[in-house]
Amino acid sequence: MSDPLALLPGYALRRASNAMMGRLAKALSVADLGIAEATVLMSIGERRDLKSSDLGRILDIRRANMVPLLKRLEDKGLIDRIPIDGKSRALVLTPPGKAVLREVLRITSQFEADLLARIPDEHRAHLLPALNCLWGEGTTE
Amino acid sequence: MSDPLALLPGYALRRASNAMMGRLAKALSVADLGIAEATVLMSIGERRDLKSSDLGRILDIRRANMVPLLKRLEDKGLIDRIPIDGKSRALVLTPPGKAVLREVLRITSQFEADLLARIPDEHRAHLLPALNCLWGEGTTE
DNA sequence: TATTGTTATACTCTATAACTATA
DNA sequence: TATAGTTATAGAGTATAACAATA
Repeated sequence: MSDPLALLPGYALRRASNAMMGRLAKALSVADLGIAEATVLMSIGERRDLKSSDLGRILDIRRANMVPLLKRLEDKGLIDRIPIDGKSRALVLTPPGKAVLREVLRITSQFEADLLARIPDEHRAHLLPALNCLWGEGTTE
Repeated sequence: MSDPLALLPGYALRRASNAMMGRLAKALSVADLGIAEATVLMSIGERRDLKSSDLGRILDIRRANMVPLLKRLEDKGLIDRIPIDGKSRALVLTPPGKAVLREVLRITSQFEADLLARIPDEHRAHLLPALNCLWGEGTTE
């Protein structure tokens, strides 16, 4: 009942991501937030110049899929939209949104610490640079 | 338009997995297979003793979610089910299923090579052991 | 013309609850 | 009682196509 696919880095990447994101989702559920929602709050932060389309490019989420994601956050009263011009609006955090962001930052820093603690010393420093070679320019293409 | 979240290993893990799985999905689409479907074919391989519930445990897929997944493979004529007892059936590859598996193995080995090639020499050997610390026992919990 | 934002739609993956039948 | 398999259902995430309005 073992798993021979564990020798494949791509398979291990998928399993590791699924397992850790499951844990993160559980941790964020106490704030009634999904992972994508929390990521949006963290990306907006103190900024007051971020458009939906900008954020989609940063997070690699398509325009059409930003709509229900931002709508959920707006319905919860966590974000607001400030007109920039007739076509675009800047995403900003509301006061409740900033309070929730502080909780999100607390949860995620705990989560990141737990993640790193699972990795033996000799491998730990290599993980982030290795992972960051797998996305960025040209990987989505 | 940069992404400060890239300093978080958890975020990088999710982005790396999404990016690479997007590439793998695209590569597998020429065989008209999803990633989960391909993983099932690879897991069955030459075995003739694997039950749906066993496979679900290995791949961390719930019983209920195995049903449509296996049904798609069965509808495509790639897997068959051999009664073990009145309650269980063994999953086996059909001859067409074995042919598709060979194509899957070709695609995935190319994919794994591409993945590793993206990582600088000094980090490469650390990736698999680090990732394998993040799933296994207790991570799903 | 290109970009922004939106609607509609569909597929995959995931999760839970409840049911049947067999070990 | 526990396990195997199924059905139904719901929520996310992701993908495409098409449209209106603005830069």
